[in-house]
Amino acid sequence: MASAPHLLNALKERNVRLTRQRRVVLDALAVSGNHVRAEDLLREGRKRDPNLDRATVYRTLAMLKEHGLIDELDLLHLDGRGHYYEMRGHQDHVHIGCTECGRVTELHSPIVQALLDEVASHTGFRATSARIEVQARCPECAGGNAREQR
Amino acid sequence: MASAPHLLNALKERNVRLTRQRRVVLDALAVSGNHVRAEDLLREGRKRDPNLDRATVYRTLAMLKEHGLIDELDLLHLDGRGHYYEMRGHQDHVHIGCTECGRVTELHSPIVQALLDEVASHTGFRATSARIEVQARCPECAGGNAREQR
DNA sequence: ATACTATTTGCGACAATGTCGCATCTGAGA
DNA sequence: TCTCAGATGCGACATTGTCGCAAATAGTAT
Ligand SMILES: [Zn+2]
Ligand SMILES: [Zn+2]
Ligand SMILES: [Zn+2]
Ligand SMILES: [Zn+2]
Repeated sequence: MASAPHLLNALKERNVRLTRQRRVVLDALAVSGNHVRAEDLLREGRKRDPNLDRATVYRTLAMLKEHGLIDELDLLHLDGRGHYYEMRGHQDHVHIGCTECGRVTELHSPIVQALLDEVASHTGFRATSARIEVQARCPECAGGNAREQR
Repeated sequence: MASAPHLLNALKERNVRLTRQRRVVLDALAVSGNHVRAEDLLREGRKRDPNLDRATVYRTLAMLKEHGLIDELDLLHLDGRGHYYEMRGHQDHVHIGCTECGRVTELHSPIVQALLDEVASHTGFRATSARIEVQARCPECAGGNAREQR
């Protein structure tokens, strides 16, 4: 439990009401890895509160997103039409998805910040977050023609 | 009409069958500005072919995307849950959406290419396209309210 | 021009994902 | 403990996208 102390504290500071259900969703977020779908969170959360409702999960995700505490991705819809969520870390990173095998890799790079600076200086928009999703072929799929499974 | 000669030629070169419906969708794409939703294309396309079907539009979009001729965006879902399409130009660019007024701006920058190079050298993934969507507050919306950033 | 055939289309039924109104419930401060 | 603004559960709904299959058709060959 309390597996997401950072988020819990952030919500307290912002005077967001801490309901049992919200704690459950936060726990589910912490337990699941990155790139979780809403339905996964619902299933995971119901292990702790079997009455947890689909709408509550969506409403909680929307709230967390508004507060900038999670990011929403769709990983280029390489697999289905849903969206994915992950807790926001210290800095934005790049998501790279292979169009053939579906593998997703992350890359942290200072160039991301450089890009945001460029955005600010050229357009005057002050960025609050960035989503960078690169479509690619991974070394395995590009090299041999070995078919991987997903 | 032939309002999208570039796409038409690309399809011919690839021996993709040029049906009446596909021409209609291409025309609709050319007539509509950037950031068009599938349903917009359906409505626009039906002006030319009233029997144009929803499934055909989606199938055509999927085909164009597979050939790398269009990009799919969701503009951070600042407005609804749908996705947007635009013809691919010579190089990828950055989409910047204001979280308050919803205005979307584009930015072309050499840093995008630098980022893709970084991806290649660090991960070995060979990028075929990049989607960069920045969430921000535009100068007008930021002006009135100097509030916390993050 | 006509015939041929692999592809594509329209259609309808369906699945997945997300949203909303409203009655009820509850977290958190007093 | 009391109180009530705000959160939840529920169900009904909307949107967005998908699929199988019979019928139509683009491109090619004759
Ligand atoms: Zn990630
Ligand atoms: Zn999306
Ligand atoms: Zn791969
Ligand atoms: Zn704005």
